[in-house]
Order: sequence, then structure tokens, then C-alpha cells
Amino acid sequence: MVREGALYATVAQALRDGISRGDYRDGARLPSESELAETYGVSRGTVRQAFAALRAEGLITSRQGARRMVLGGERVQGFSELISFSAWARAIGEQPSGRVIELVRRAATDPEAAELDVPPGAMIYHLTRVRLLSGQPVMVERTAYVERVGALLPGIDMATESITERLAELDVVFADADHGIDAVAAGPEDAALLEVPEGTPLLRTRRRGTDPAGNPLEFSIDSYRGDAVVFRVHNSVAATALARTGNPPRPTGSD
Amino acid sequence: MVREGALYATVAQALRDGISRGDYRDGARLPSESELAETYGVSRGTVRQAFAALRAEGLITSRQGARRMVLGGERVQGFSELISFSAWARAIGEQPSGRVIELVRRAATDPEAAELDVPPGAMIYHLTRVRLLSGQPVMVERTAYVERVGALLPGIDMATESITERLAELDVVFADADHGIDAVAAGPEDAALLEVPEGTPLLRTRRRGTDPAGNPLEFSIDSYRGDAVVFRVHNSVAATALARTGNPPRPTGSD
DNA sequence: GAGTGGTCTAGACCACTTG
DNA sequence: AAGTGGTCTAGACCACTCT
Repeated sequence: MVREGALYATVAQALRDGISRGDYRDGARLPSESELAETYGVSRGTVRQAFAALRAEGLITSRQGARRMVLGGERVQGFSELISFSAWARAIGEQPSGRVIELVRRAATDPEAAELDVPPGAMIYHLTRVRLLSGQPVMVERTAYVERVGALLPGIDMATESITERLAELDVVFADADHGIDAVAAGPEDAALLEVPEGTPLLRTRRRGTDPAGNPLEFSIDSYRGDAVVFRVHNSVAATALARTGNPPRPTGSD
Repeated sequence: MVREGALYATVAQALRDGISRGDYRDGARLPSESELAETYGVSRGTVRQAFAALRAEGLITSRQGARRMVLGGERVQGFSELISFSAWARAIGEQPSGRVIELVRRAATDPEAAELDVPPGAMIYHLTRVRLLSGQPVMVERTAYVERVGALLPGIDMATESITERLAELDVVFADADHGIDAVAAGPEDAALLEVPEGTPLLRTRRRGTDPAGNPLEFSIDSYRGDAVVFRVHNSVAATALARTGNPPRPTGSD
């Protein structure tokens, strides 16, 4: 168990550890807020903050009046796995690698300029890579970086290092990402790079990554072999915390 | 503006309204916590709870020391749009409809039993529908319902009503959903139902929906025309809802 | 240095689940 | 009826941003 900066993060990690270790099995009821508050010597609010994190991750249920329970299903944790191919590969026990097809500095196309929120024709860096899991090509990545970020790329060994992680060390931190996911047929170039027949179904994601202030850092179009990856989404009424739209049956009368 | 049950929900909705009304434009800085606390006559904690909801929705940024800002980009609303085709269709301004291919009560297959957390061979309801947007077939839906829920289906007009919304009125409420998204080639049956050539890329989602207590209610395999839909997901360091799961193509040689 | 968000505490009351 | 989570308050201190 690693010491985190915040108390609630420590408690949250302890609970995650307990769940993955099997102390709390699938469907098992977790300790109450007050129990945990006493155990860890923190206030109930801090325990609630820890639970909120696990709730957002889809790890546990939460209903008024009832103990929280562990939700089934294996989960991949963390924001970094979603934005970094390398981090994701390691998380599932695979060896990530990459082959750079092209890295150029050029004027942004109109769509790129729009996504990166830069003036039309502004200079950007564009990187094309094939990403491999244990030597097998599984994804073609075409990423446009804003100039400030792209200028750091030549100093990074893109075949072995994780760009995202290296950038983080250089204080370029990703905080938010929007993903658009659809399915397309492999064109000639993607088919060749992925070593599949033309027309093979590909899972394509278009992702815009932004820094903590909301400024776009990169815009990437990633095309995965359809048989190589599954995107998993967990969501809940709690995570979106939005009111129900329904019409509760009014006992009083008509409307 | 509708009165919500909780104070923080009222504040959150007021902020959403302000954003969509344009009071706070893209990139604009929002009022501080203390300002809002005074404005609405609530404590700072309540304001923070409201902001947390908007943060989880990907509507705003949040960094220590700096005012929160409005994030750009159109958003997918909430939980209901991901779990209900009808709700989603309406949200994008399309007319949803459905054509029932088959509704049967039968014994669950092993995978179905596992997903629905019922004993092997238990009775379930299985529904096959083609879903249409403005008359165009865009998705084939194959859903297994636990018996308790499926027994309600015959009373629902599945061609025009939203099953999810009708079930909510009957106190069958979805609270969580796990989605697995990948890309596959259309087989003969799907191709016929969707009126596309065999082999056309389809975006397939496998979804398990559970009630507030974590009990599975339905397991659905939805196959969308790849050119008809884009899934949008927002995630952030603050709230992670998306994950990739590996299914690496096995090299035939070593290992 | 002033302002702001992030964390934390110690209470309180209510709505809901459970035995 | 007891236990539990959901909401809310009123403070406090700290880390960080901004100008």
C-alpha cells in the first residue's frame, strides 16, 4: 500500500487493495462509513470521499440505507491507461512497442486546427505510429500535437518510451479526454500497417486530450484491429448525478 | 428551472442552465465557490458537491488555485442516453422506432446465465429488435432479460415505447451499466436486418445493466452500423469511466 | 499577497434499508 | 427500531494560481 498525498486517497487505495485481494468478494458488503472512519482515524467525510472515488470507477454500488457492495467484473483502473497505449499494455500484462512511420512539422489542416483550438494553418507536429502488443501490430496511431508539445517529441525515444509518461515528466500533463468511437473498414494503408486484409473492421477512436486548464494538447485518431481490443465503459446514475427525467406517478390525480 | 430534491442538485442545474444559456461561455471563468455559496445561501460544501457533478460530466475544468472554467465541445448527456436507444435518439433530434423480430421465454445459455447472475438454465426472456432512426435501420439489438423483468415486456408496446422508460415507471430502475465496445464484420443475419453487405464493419456493444443494488437486469448485444453511430465518452483524471480491455491476437509461433 | 480550490473535521438531521 | 448512507453546515488549514 503506497502512501498517497491525501488521506481519502489512502483510504480509497486500501479499499481497492482489499477488494482485489479478495477481502471483500464480489457481492460482499463493505464496512460502513463509521467503521472505516474509526479504523483509519479519519472523519466520516473523508471516508465518503474515498467511497466516491470507487463509485466513480464503477467498483462498488451505493444506495441510501444499505451497505455498499462490491460490483463484479474485472476492471482496468485509471485515467493513464486510457490515454497511454504503453500504460494500458503494461496494465494487461503485454509488452508495448511502437514503430514510427512519420513525424513531421507542418501546417494544421482545418479539422486539426479546430480540434486543437489553434488558428487555421498554425504549425503543428504530426506523428504516425504503428503500436504493437508483444510484437503483433494492433493499432495505427495518427496524432496531431500542438507545437509547444510537439517540439518536445524529437527528444523522446518513441520506440521504447511512453510519450505520455515522458511528457508528464516535462510537466505536460493530460487531465481530460474526449473520445469518439466508431467502426470503419480498413483502407489500403491501415491494412498494410496492421497486416490485415483491406475491409477488415477497425475500431476507431478520435481523442482530444487537454491539460488541467482545458487547453488542447493533442488530437489523435487511433485505429485498432477489431479483434484486438475491447473498450469498456462503466457508467451509472451516480456518476452523472443527474436528475431522473421520469414522471413519478402522482397519487393525487391527473395532469 | 425545476426544483430538485437536493440543494446541490438545484445549484448544479442552475449552473448547467447558465452554461447552456451562454451566461458562461466556452472558456469563461465560473463564479468562485464562496460567491455561489452566498448567492444561493448554501454552504461551501454544497457548492462543491454541485461542481463535482459538473466535473464528472466533463462540463468544466477544476484546478487548485484557479477559477473553474467551461469546457468546450458538445456533450453526450447522461446515463439514460447510453442505456436507452430511444433517449439517445431523441437527444440527437432523431425519431426512434423499433421492429420486433422475436421475443421468447427460454432457458439461458451459459454466457447469458453468467452475465445475468442466474443459475445455468434458468428461464429468461430474449428479445431481438431492429432499431431505426427516422426509418433507417441502424442497430440490431439482442437483449436477455432476467425473468422478473422480462415478464413485464408483453405489456409494453415495443414498437413505439421506450422499454427502459416504461420499466422505470414500473419501478425497474437501471443504476449502473458496463459496456464493452468492439468492431466486428456483419454476419449474414445482421447484414440482412441492417440492409448492408456482409462483412460491413459494425460497432458492437455488449452491455450489462444492473439495478441500484447491483443485481443484473439485462444483458444486451447491440450491433450498430459503423457509419451510423459514434460513441462519445468523456473522462478525466477526476472521473474515469472508460477502459480498454485487451484481446491481443495470439502469435501462432512461440509463447 | 490575495484569492481560490483541495482537504479535513465534527457535528446534525433526514430517508431509506434491514432484521 | 437500529443502522446506514445522503445531505448540509460552519468552521479550519494548506497548496496553488494569478497579477
